[in-house]
Amino acid sequence: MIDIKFIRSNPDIVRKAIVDKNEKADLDILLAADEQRRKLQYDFDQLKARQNAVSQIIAQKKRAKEDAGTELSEMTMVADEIKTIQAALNEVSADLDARLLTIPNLPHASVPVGRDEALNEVLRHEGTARKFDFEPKDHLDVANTNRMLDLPRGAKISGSGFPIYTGFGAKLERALINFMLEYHLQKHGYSELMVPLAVNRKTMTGTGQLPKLEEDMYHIGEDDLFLIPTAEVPVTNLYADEVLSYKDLPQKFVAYTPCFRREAGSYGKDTRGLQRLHQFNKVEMVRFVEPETSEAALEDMLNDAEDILKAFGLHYRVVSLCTGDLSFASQKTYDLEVWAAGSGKYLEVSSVSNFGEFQARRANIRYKDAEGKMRHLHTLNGSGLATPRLMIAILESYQKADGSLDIPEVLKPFMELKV
RNA sequence: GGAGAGGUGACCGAGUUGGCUUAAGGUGCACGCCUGCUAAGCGUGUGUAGGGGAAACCUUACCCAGGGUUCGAAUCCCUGCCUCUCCGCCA
Repeated sequence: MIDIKFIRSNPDIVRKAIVDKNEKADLDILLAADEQRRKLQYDFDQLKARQNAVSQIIAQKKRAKEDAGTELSEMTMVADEIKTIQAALNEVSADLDARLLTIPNLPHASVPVGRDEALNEVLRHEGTARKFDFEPKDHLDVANTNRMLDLPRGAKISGSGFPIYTGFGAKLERALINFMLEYHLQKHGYSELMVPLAVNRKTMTGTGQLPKLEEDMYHIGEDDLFLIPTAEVPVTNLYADEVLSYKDLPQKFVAYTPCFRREAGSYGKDTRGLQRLHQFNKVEMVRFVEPETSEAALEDMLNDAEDILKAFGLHYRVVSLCTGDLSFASQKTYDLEVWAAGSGKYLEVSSVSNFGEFQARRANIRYKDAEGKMRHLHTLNGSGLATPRLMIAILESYQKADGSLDIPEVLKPFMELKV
């Protein structure tokens, strides 16, 4: 969340951010609540101070076996007043806190201002697109020819959007995950985590999914748990309510998890094959860094994600999201879009974001800097990568004229593990 | 799921007949002094968050969390969460 003190002294900057990000939040009501909270807090403090002082006197008199009737009757009234003010204070504070959670992060100055994805900025293209001397099929045809997917039975068991990978397909999916994990571990210096796939409300609020995106998540009502939409959630919350030392930073984690998304409101859009799913696999990178280094860390993590696409020899482009396409919690985001050679379009396979101190404030993750000062650290995360669209790009780019499939060289060792 | 025990400051650990504790004592840490030697001793300081103040500083809250009783709660009551032990069930 944004520091209330910052909002108080820079309301116009925050207002602009809300508009640029297409969010809705009434800053005037929030500021009024803040004003009221401080006033009530002041009154409360005064009365409490009085109560504490007189309580000392009462205690002394009681010990000396003196009469404290005057003090007691005064305190009865003060206690009453305190109770009333405290109730009001609690209410205003709760309202203020709830409102603060609806204020989006401020976009970084380098982020292009724009209403929607049409105004995203394509920064560069990398690699070369596969050229065919035959009519290429799209990924679903390639998958079916090679018996790699069974989407109808996935739909029977769970519903559409819950894929079944079969035989060679399952093995290829597993190889992708393993390759990416090992790559980040061995070449990029990340540490691996395996984390819970169902998390509580507080955790979901910490990274910013709640309260805004409750409708987009699978909820287990019995236990009030949510299935994670990304490993970002459990991994970033690893240090919630903790204080680290500057000596502990930076920290880099990588985690593979399935991801669950209800995709409410996007039915009928890009539904063929693996394009949009309710359950998919992803290898996620998360970093905890000192504030001064987060901008460089974002570029570095972008490279980490790109290295995977390069290792697979795939063509892709790098996009800087405009304010309107930026997520609620993000300060700056790069998307990597891989070229789907068969269907002829770019598909998002990675989103690499710097959240600044936004998530650290929500999740209460702090550190002591070299001067011993308590500060919020910065968090970043990036997909490295999500598998479904990566699989699409590989199937379409590596298909052969006879309908069979080749695969990237780097994956072959992972397909040939011996027991 | 059943029974019991417990959750105190960076750490250990007192405090549970409610009020000279708005948390003793110790360890650690920081600074200073002394001692001339990988040590010991002495002194001072040592949390987070909010409010006020130019500052020194003052003040409020926080003893797992949230309610309640009371003039007053770390201490009493209720609910929840977590940890440990035993039993049951189970991959």
